[in-house]
Amino acid sequence: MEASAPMDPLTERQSEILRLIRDLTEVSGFPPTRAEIARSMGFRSVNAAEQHLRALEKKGVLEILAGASRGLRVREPRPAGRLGRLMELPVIGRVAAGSPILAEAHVQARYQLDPNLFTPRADYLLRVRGMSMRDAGILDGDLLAVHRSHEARSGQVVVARLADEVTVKRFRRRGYAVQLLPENPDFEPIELDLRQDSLAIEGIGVGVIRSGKGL
Amino acid sequence: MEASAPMDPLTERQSEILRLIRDLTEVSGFPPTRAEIARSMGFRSVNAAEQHLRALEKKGVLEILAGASRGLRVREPRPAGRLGRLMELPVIGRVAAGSPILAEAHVQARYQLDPNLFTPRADYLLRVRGMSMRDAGILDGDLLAVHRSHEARSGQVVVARLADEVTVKRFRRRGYAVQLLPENPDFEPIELDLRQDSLAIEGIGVGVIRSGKGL
DNA sequence: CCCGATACTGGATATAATTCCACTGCTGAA
DNA sequence: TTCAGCAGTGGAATTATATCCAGTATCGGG
Repeated sequence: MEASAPMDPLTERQSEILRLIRDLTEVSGFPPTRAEIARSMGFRSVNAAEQHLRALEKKGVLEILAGASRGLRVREPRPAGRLGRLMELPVIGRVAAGSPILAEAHVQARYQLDPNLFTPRADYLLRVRGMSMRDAGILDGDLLAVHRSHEARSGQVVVARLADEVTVKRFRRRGYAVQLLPENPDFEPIELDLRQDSLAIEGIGVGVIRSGKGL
Repeated sequence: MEASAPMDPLTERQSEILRLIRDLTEVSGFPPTRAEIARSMGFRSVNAAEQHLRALEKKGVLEILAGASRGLRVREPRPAGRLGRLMELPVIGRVAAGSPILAEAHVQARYQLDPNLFTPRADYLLRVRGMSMRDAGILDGDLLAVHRSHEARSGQVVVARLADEVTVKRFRRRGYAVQLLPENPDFEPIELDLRQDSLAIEGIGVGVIRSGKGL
């Protein structure tokens, strides 16, 4: 059995609720709370709203984010747009220790970019923290366009994970000896021996985007 | 003094926050909480976010609905016309003496970019030549996203035209005295007196894109 | 020198909001 | 008849969130 799309029919009341959510979101800029839904619909119990939301979620037309206030998202059948060739890249912010880089929780935004802009193809944008790559023209707050890859060649800028920390450095390797080099004399190179240290390459840098007034 | 509309300039941090609110709203479907803003920005105190929100409200670019969770509304200046989907930006290469920057002959390529990427809106991409802005993280071959404007404020990176030459420098002005400052000690500042020297501002830098190779 | 603006940390508190539980009543299908 | 889905009431526990208060530090102007 599949839980999914083909749109079980909504009851009269349910589509009324769905429409209400859309309308309230439109006018206020954010989705309503259960209490607000109940008030608008004339319910005397917030739980009436809650039950409707559950039903809408089960029918796949609504997303409920557990624990988040106003955590409702109406599943739109894709709002037109969607010009064919563009890629939509997630912007990854602070990466929590131990969690995969591309976890939804790290996504700060999504930008559409022209695929021809970077080669090889960029898979995501990582917001760089700190000045350790300053002399490579990668500054604090910049977005590093990253191509996912578990291998790197000497001289490439890599996104590496060391003991649960994600870092951007220039990669250099000779046999088992790996160096992760900052491009800023104020920082120390990281020296690793692959026979004893664990190193995971998450991707290689293929571009930089700096937006805004940091300029 | 009145607090009102005409848009006091936002500080760098403030516009960063504003952009974050816009982006997170776009991604999740509802505005962030103070705690979420703090987390994304790296604050350890939710109050840091709160203070920024107050500042943004006072400057008239944000609405805060008291008591409502996620009660944030970014006041869109509704960019005349439609900020609709993608923009296609021309990449401008070497600019021939005496001809307008946007002349067709200078266009090397066109890239589609997400309008949300830069604020204010980028009008074209200029390929930077030379290392005179190295310490600002703008390297030879980088694309500078430029917002067309004939005025600039001190501290901004500008595209200026001096005696038929187009150059990228940091702008500083005190009365009639204008300095065009390189960000590289190997280059000399350019000092101008507006009473005798001609200076045309072609635009202000709002972003940088570096693709591939140098990395 | 003190002041206001900016940019934060850290802690406390009241309230906004989610979420669970126990019930009532209806309807249509097995 | 019994059961599942639908549509609600009412109350309460627990988080999530907004919001206040008291600090620290830096910066530029009067």
